[in-house]
Amino acid sequence: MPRDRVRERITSLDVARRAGVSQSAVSRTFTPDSSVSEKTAEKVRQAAAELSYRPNILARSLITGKSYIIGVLVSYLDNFFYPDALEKLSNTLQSHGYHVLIFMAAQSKNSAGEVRQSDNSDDAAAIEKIVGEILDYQVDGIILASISLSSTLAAQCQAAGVPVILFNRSQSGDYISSVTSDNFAGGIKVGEYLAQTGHKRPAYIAGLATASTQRDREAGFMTALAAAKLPLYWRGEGHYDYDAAARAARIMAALDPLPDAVFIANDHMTFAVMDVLRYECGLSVPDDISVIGYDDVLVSSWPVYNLTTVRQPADEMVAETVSLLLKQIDEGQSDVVRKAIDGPLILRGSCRTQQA
Amino acid sequence: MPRDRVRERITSLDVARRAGVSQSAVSRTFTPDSSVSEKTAEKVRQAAAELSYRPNILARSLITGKSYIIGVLVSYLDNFFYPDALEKLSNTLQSHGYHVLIFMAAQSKNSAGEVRQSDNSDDAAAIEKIVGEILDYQVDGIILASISLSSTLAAQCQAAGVPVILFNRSQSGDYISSVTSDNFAGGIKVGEYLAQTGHKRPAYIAGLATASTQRDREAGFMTALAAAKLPLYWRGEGHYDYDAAARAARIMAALDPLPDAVFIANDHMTFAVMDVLRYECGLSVPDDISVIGYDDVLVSSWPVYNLTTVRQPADEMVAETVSLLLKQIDEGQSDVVRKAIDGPLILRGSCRTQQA
DNA sequence: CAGACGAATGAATACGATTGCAAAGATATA
DNA sequence: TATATCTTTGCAATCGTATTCATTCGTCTG
Repeated sequence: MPRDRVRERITSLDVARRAGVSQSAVSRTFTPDSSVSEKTAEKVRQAAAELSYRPNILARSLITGKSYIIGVLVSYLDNFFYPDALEKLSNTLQSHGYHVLIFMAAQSKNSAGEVRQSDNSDDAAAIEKIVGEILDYQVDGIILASISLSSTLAAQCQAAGVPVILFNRSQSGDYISSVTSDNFAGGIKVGEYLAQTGHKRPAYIAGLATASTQRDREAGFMTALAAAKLPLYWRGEGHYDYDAAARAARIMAALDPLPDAVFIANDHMTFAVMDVLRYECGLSVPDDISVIGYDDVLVSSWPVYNLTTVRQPADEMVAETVSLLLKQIDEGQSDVVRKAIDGPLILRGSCRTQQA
Repeated sequence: MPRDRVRERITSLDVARRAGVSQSAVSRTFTPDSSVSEKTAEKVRQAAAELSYRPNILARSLITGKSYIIGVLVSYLDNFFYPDALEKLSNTLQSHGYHVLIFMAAQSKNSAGEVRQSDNSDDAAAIEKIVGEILDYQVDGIILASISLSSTLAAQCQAAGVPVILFNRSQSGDYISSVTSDNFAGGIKVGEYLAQTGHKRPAYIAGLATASTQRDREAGFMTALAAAKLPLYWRGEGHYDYDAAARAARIMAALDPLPDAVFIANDHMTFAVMDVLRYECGLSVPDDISVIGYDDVLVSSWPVYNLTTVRQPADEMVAETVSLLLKQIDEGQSDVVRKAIDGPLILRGSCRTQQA
């Protein structure tokens, strides 16, 4: 059943004519705190309803300079932390009258399953291109999830008057606000806990080398180990990628003696590690080796993994990100703030709790 | 370091002045297939680069009627199928020059973990409100993921000249295009396979009653069982929700005798069911009971679940959705098409493959 | 009742781009 | 060289709305 009805837009002028008022009156009716009498406003609302008129946000934004669009750039959604964060970000912004224009930094992983490339020059160029596209849409603000920004690009956003906030990543050199969990403190908690529970041969599997989360978690962990006079027994690289983490786990499992504990830089990699340890190597967690992750995504609480992990408080991180962004939008560029929110170590079953 | 630089937009007029040409020339330089000499185009590009000018998409859309924004409404992201689909949708649209404005239909699940309500009047009203917001942004098209649309609302989109496509849901009564997997055929495959592998007491755990995917999968399953003269041994309701599915699984596990197989309407619920069966009831899958799911999300292939399941071919579904939508955008409203893409039954370890 | 003052209204303009139109320039043809 | 044809170019109108400004209306006060 084809319908060739041509798109005939209903404008404020149409409504004005039907209501017998001026176009300005229509505009004012839909603009809060405007000077309209209740009588004309009612007439306008009536006519608008009959024509099912709705103001054109794009036309409005042209003149007000506000689009009520927030650009969100996220690099991947396979780590369950990000869909959850995205959903919360969108909901929170939605409740403030804003909406999310989403951009993916990387093409979906190809079927060959290659390790995620990051931070090479191609990647930086891609980010630059995409941030350009975001700015084209005249967004009121930008949220970058697990992405870093070159200084020149940051300056460009600055110049365009668009506030940028890094979510779950921070950058020391540049003047960009960020919201993260307290990754250093989280790393410390893990190190202290492993020491306290009598582990002797702790291992670590790292995330993406360029990510601040990776660096901070490892630094905290190493600090705590040092304080407990525990040397790091082994270190592997997982690049925040399932397959790469699995490869690291295979190498680790061949060690003799085996580490008695491994801290992995995020839960997503931890799933890979546990899968390899249990199903490829026939090892038991935590009897043969204790495992601790980072994030506390939903799956981590499921009994199949029952993961001891550091929680990233997504709700608070999102709330903080949004409130910070809206503040910067309302007040213009303000001070750079770097918020690190503390998250607890959630004790479950993947880590031995007593001396062996 | 506060920067109070005021947002000073660079317009095509600025570029024109600097390049010593008219504003029209600037516009034409950035409009493909426009009549500009290479010489002036070069001058313009030069000046634009110096000022780091980029055309204002919103202003452009006001006159061209094209925003290059696609509204995507999705109800939840906790089922892993949707983040994956969203990522692919966004990437594909991005490669065609469009971008995704995302809307969440439901607030994030509250901490009480209530069963997802759907299709009550509140919900329909919420959808209506949100579709209104989507239309406010003058989107070029709308994709509804796992969401149904009332006829009046569909008509409203029609009237606004905005093509709508249902993704992973179809609607028989109304004239809306949809792209799904062939859920009926998938259900049949499961039923046939269970019969063929000698299962005698098949059970079914249903998804949301209002979802076409649920109805079609169940109908296919029942058709195959009937053809094999196998009566359905037990039926439960999981509402496409983890906790609800877990409750259903507990009821099922108390049955005596136990079903020897259970088909669950999606993988997300299947995880809950397997968790309950194995970790609460001490049952073994597939030794005590065979389990088959639907979707084949990434986690299903992980060894912890190693799920036999029907694959929804997300790549093809997305490709089809986008090509259909772009076609409708380019050619105006065209015929209603309902595409159902076949997906294979993926045999893994959660279903017994031989006669008991 | 006159005057004053605040609220409500409409006309006109601006936002930043695209595009039809006509004039000008460039190139080709006779 | 004159004429025809095609390409470039700038002017001006336009998209749908917000907002300034001047005007009118209504109400209140002395």
